[in-house]
Amino acid sequence: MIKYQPSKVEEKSRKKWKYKVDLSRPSDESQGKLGKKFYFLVEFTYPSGDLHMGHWFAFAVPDILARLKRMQGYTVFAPNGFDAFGLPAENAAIRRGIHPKDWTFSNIKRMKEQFSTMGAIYDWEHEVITCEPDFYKWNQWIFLKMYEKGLAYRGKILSNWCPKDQTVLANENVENGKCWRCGTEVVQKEVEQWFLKITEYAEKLLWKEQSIVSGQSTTSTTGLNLKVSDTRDTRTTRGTLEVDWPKSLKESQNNWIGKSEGIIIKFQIPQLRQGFAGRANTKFQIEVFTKFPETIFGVTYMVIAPEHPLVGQLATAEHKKDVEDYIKLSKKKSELERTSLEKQKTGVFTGSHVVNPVNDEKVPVWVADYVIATYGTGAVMGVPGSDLRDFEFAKKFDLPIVRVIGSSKNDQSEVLSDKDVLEEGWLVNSGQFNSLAVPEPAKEKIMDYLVEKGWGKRKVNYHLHDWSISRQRYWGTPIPIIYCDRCGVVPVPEKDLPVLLPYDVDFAPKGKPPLATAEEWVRVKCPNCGEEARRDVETLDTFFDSSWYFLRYLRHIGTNNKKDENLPFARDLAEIWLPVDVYFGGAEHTLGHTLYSRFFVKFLKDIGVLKIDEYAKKRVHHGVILGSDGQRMSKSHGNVVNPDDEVAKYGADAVRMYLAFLGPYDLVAPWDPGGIRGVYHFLERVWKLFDAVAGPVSSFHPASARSSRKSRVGQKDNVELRAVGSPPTAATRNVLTDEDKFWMNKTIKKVGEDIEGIKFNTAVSTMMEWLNYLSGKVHRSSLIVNREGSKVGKSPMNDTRLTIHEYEVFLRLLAPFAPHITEELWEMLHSSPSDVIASEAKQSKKKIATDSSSPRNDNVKWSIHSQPWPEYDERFVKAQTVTLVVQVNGKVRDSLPVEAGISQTEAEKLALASVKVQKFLNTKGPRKVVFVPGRLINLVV
RNA sequence: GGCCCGGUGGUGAAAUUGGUAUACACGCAAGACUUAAAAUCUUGUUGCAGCAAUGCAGUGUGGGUUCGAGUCCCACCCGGGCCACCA
Repeated sequence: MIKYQPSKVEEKSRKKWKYKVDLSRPSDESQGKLGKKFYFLVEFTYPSGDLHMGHWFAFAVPDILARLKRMQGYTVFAPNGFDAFGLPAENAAIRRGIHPKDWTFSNIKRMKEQFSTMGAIYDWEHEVITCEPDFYKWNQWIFLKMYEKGLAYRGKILSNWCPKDQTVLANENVENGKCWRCGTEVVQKEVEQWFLKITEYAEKLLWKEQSIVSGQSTTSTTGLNLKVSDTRDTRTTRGTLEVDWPKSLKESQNNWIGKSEGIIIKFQIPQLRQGFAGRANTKFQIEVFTKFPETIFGVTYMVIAPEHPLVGQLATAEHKKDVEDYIKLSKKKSELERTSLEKQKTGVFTGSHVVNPVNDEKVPVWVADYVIATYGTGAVMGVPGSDLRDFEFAKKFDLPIVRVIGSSKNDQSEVLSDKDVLEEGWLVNSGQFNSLAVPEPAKEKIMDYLVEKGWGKRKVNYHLHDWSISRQRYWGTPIPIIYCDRCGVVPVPEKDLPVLLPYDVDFAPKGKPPLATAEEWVRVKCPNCGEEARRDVETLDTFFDSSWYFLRYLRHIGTNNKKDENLPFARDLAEIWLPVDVYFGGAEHTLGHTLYSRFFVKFLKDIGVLKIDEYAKKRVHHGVILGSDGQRMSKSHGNVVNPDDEVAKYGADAVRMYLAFLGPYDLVAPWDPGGIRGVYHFLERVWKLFDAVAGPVSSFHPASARSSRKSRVGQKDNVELRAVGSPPTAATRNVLTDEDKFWMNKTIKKVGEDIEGIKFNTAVSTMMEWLNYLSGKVHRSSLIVNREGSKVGKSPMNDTRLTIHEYEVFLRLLAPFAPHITEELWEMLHSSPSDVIASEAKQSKKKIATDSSSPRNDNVKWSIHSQPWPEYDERFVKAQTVTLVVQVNGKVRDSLPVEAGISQTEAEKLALASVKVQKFLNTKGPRKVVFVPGRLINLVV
């Protein structure tokens, strides 16, 4: 047999594969009947130019699960596409003078070629490329639906602005005060733009407490139940979907949504009221939001944000200049300075006072930039006696401090240091509420009181902001809005969609959106009145595209079977295929993409086009592959490992397997050049083991195989396998020992369970263990052993004890991990020698000719990937003999080989008979015996 | 400051969820084959003591629960991630 040559094997195997999914009818190929669906989704990628190791990790490893599911008889739909709009294309264009469209499509072409070397089952027949009009038409459609429902609105607000990219950024796109794309410091700028009212869905997006508790983290070790029901039964009877998303994600999203229940309290401003005596007084009050109304008697000052609308009026003549200077200064500060600089509090007094409604005390109003204009009401009450931050501020500016929460009911001690600040205890100095316990019942009592008096109203506040979606850039979906002098804001009628993105545009950033320079495109007749009007010149945030792309994969049954479309997706297909069964992606999308897409799905449900609440049953996060130096792979670090190079050296199978093997899938781990050699070595050994198989291909010596070991079990005890390519011949039967069966069955069980539990690393090591066992027994049998038991040389004959049956099962288990090599070995096992690579390259022409002409059903027979996943026999999963550990007082003193079903009395007898154990026992014998059947016996003295 | 993960050999990591700690792999060492090297195969590899059998210690630290703890509880130390003047 010739050497294992991955490149040769892989090229050949890949040519054989043709996996097509008929979306209209999930079928069980091997059974030829209506089957179960499995919608397998991986976050589509940005077409950045070349596939890097991260892409392999994200796409090639999950393919193991997809392939397992397929072998299990599911119709697996694994679509792929490109998140093709976005800034890098535009930046590359500006730098190199290539049009973003051309740049993007040439990258897509290149990446698809690279994708094909992965040996994954991704389906390109349903490909989604977001920059194609066919896709973004529906972006515009969804936008208009949201506009119609009042969820898309135009607003002017202080926003995150990236000076380099010349565009606004959503909160989620600001990382540490810097732009997520280019790292430039983000500044605050007032810009009018489009928002989506995601806040209206805040409550619905919140994960319920229960689902967090029951949710599993990605690394969870328990077997995740991926045994997905058939196409209809995807929801529980109550109509809510059981979702298995990482706990960390649910918690982060809930934190980000940041629900807090509190109260808005009104503080009157007497001096303003005096000045405008005749008017209604609602204007002359400041509202604050607080979660801690029980501390209201301790309010000694108030702080408003520099952007608060009443700042101008509150600043008295005496303080006007101070206040104006302060506001100017804080506006100049970038987001970074405002948040990451030392938390040294700054602020100025406005000269005005407000009145605390509960005790009529006048407290001073300050302006300080630690108060966020966009959260709550942009004003807070200062309670330095029971809030650390307020205490710090009061200390710095010498404001009075009153104790309202004491460590006892008559605690009147002064609050002198931060240690004296209490958040729980008993109310003191709080009028009729003294002596109430804090938080409860004090909080509820005071809230009721404030509401009853009309001074406050209960309020649920969310940290979540509305989502800013306009980008002042070119390479994105044009916003389908027209501005008419007569009619105002006019949505583009549905029949006029898509609003095409013009090709010829000056997209160099000049402080205004590039589309504004396409004069001809901008000028348009108003669809209402026919007058001259102008198009919106902004484009949609690309997160808009990715919020629903997974629905777009379900637009048609196949490329040659397109339907008339009146929705972004085909409704009947959505009903069959949704929800997604497993969704792989990066943890970095916890607060952006996955939250947005949940929002979209809930919206689409509300307008009646979708029936699901959550779009993915299970979400799995992947980790990050670092360079061998432990740093992020980057050109500047010089530590980039190019997957193409590794594939050339070791083959795609080895790269896939190493990525699966190096650790838990959500691990952040470096690429170890030695590590891939380890799995390559494993594959070589699998390849070589072919020669040791007793079967029609290699030299087979039934006499030696049979006589070498007596099988105590009859024919029927052999593991039954469904539809193996060729049935075990008489010669290969009966040669499996109990030990052989134990290894085979436990490996089948463990590998299947581990893949479903996203524990690819231990699945691989289990395969390795079985291989070690198999090659160990082959090795032993090929050695001539002399009378003293020492090895004196190799047998001249290739005398083996590896059955074709075992090898077949082995290959099928390995197939999802290493699809190419197993395909070739499978073929070698089941075809005449002349068809096989091992017999030189003659085969190729003839084989390919047959491939292209053979109908699809023929694939089933000759591809290992159409084979059923092996089943295991529970009887052989446990070993017949086990090692019984004998402990004395919990310390291991001996271990004995015993029958698995040994009784306690029997075990006790054996344990007491052990010399090693006796040393640790006194004459009286054990006081107590703990017996764990099949595992251990502990003698307590 | 808040929330969430982790801490096990020289390294990446396993550990049937309370039952032999270090599977599997890398690395290293020795041996076989070879004129030699590479490749391959075999053996060893937690630490300490010992020729060995074996003994003792051992999963960040200190306590606790238990016949028995890497696993559960309490306190602390260290590392990582996300959010963050959130009222």
